[in-house]
Amino acid sequence: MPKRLSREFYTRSTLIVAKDLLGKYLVRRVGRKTLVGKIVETEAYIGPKDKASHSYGGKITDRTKTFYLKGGHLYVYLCYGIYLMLNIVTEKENKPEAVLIRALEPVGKYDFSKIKNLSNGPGKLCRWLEIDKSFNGEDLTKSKRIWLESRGEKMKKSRIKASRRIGVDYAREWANKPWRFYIFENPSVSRR
DNA sequence: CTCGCGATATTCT
DNA sequence: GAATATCGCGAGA
Repeated sequence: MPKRLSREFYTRSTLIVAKDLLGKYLVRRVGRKTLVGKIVETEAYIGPKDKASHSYGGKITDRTKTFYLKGGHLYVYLCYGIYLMLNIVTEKENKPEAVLIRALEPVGKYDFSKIKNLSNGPGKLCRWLEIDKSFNGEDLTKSKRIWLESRGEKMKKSRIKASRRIGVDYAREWANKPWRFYIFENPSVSRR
């Protein structure tokens, strides 16, 4: 039985949430169709101390203010002028921590060859889900167009791998923190 | 297979 | 004016 994730799920420690999100389902309603994807790759951003995070140093700007909402909201922003990134805010209000959703495994009738390329990267999954900037600040516990749910599957700990984060080399030693989590040998995990 | 690069626009300095 | 939490293409090996 699918069950929408509650506020309590999101307001826990960011590293716990990042790992716990693996194997959960993201549901996106757009018009008459419903897109569903299983989360297979995440990254934790733990500001203000985390140099790789937009909330580094406790900085608040127009772009990053939704980062400071309580857990369960979305932080969506544009990167490289082309791609949107989808983040799930964690922890309590004014604690700017979040989990970047890096890859989903599409659920439904897709060719295997398509599945591999639809949402195996943070920019691509936003395009697939038709996410736009209006999703910034969306509340996942209330929204009618996007939410997360558990389908009662247990994720084996042995399937979860951790690694350094991707694309944040400018953060130097912070880029080496093992804060990227993914499901081992899942074909939808982003390459590298 | 790996590497390098350009696209593109919003944000921040 | 510079930087950017990415992606796909084309060249070379």
